Amino acid sequence: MASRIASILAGGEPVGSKVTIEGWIRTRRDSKAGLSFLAVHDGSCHDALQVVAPAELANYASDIQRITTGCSVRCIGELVQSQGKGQSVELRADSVEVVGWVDDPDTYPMQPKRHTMEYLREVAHLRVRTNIVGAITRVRHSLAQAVHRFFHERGFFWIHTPIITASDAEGAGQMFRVSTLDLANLPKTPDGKIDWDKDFFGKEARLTVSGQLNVETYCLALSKVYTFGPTFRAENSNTRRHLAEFWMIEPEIAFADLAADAQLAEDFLKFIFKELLRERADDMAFFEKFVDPECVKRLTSMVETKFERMDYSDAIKTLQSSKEKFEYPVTWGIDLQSEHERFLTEKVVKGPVAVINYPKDIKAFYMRLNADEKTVAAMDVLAPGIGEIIGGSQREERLEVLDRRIEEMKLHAADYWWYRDLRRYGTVPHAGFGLGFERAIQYATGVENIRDVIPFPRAPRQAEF
RNA sequence: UCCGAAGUAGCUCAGUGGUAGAGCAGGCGGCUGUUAACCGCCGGGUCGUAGGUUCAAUCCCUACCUUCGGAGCCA
Repeated sequence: MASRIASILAGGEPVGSKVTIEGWIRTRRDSKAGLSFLAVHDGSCHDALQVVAPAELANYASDIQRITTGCSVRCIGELVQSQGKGQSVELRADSVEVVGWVDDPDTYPMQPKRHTMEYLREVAHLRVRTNIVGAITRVRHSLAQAVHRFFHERGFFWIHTPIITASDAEGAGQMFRVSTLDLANLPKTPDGKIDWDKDFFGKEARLTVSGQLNVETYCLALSKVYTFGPTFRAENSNTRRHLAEFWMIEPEIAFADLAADAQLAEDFLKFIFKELLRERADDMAFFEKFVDPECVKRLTSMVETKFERMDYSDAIKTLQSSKEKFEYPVTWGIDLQSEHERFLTEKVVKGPVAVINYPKDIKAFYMRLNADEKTVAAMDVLAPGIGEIIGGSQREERLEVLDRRIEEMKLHAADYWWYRDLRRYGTVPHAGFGLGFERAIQYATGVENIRDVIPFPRAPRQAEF
């Protein structure tokens, strides 16, 4: 059985022991002193292991000296103290077997040099062999595990809300259609419309844009629940912050108000980033050095700083009385622009802040109406360096108020019959929030384009891999 | 979708109205317990696509495609 390079570099194998490693070549350097140095990575950690291959090996000239970046190898040998600088231990090889050659080294897309992220995106099947995408991938995993650990340890249940939805009541944005109908020969009703009754589900179906409405049903039985899964938006968004397919985390808690929701959001962010700093110090050091010098400081600060709370109305007053010149003017009733959010969290609070109680007209129908009848119990958690990172709310649990809001927003109560049922049968105050997983990864690593923090990005005109 | 920028060797880029260069990568050789090493030599490009202007276009013009950045939408 091969050892993981992570375990070897962490001191899990004593010097002098015989080990086998399996991985891919980063670089080969020959020395005429009669040996070659192979930097081998297996993805288990950020660093590669240096393998020293002496010229006495039987296949030295035939194989080892022909090794290029990207070849896969199996190396067996003794773990020894390194004679050179840059690594503490290295593998003195008794055998180096090339498991897979690189066909044409001249055109192998990955080279031992710095590539642009744009270029790497064009070779998404190979880009994970680079330092940076490997690091992103391990960070992504570590954060995902921390998310589940946070909720599990606090008694939350993970609910697998559906990917396909036929309710068309989720509200947020353009949705992808799901259909098995023959596009070239659509069945029609007598009045010439598409006969959706002939489609797979007997009605129009789409990919979900949020698991929230579904997860609320489970919340009102299991008390503490969350979703963590893929979400889809068919918006023609071409930005470094949007994907057509992304992962979202949406906890929902029963017998809870907005204050409890904000506290949950604070505890949650602190937990996952603390765990990340602990588990992936190697990769975070890499991001700090090559991608974003502030990233570790930013996370450390968030973990240690108490989040403030600020009423939306106070936030507006603060913005209005500031001397800052904003591109968008500030009046009560507007949705805060990115520049406003950054100002509040970076200049006013100088730390994370939960802005609460937004005007009802700029928020969704399901958010709970406050006593002033003008605002709803919504919150946005803002953080320095990014602005909004979490959005959430207390949900409207009073049926008559919910119905009024549905009507005001020109929605159809009938579309929400099962959602309304929750308010008819044993309703309780409850609250939740949503976090875009990829945006959390961007925040943690400083990677600028969201397409680089998901293995295979889906965006307008982009679904090659 | 709107605004702006860019597409020249495998990669990163420079460059000129008279069909092009560098660094890295690759091949060969030299050198070294090396650290995306270093030194020398060599191969490699219908300059995004399609039209147009011109004696002549990679360079100027138009359209399109693609990518990037910003905006909107939002997570």
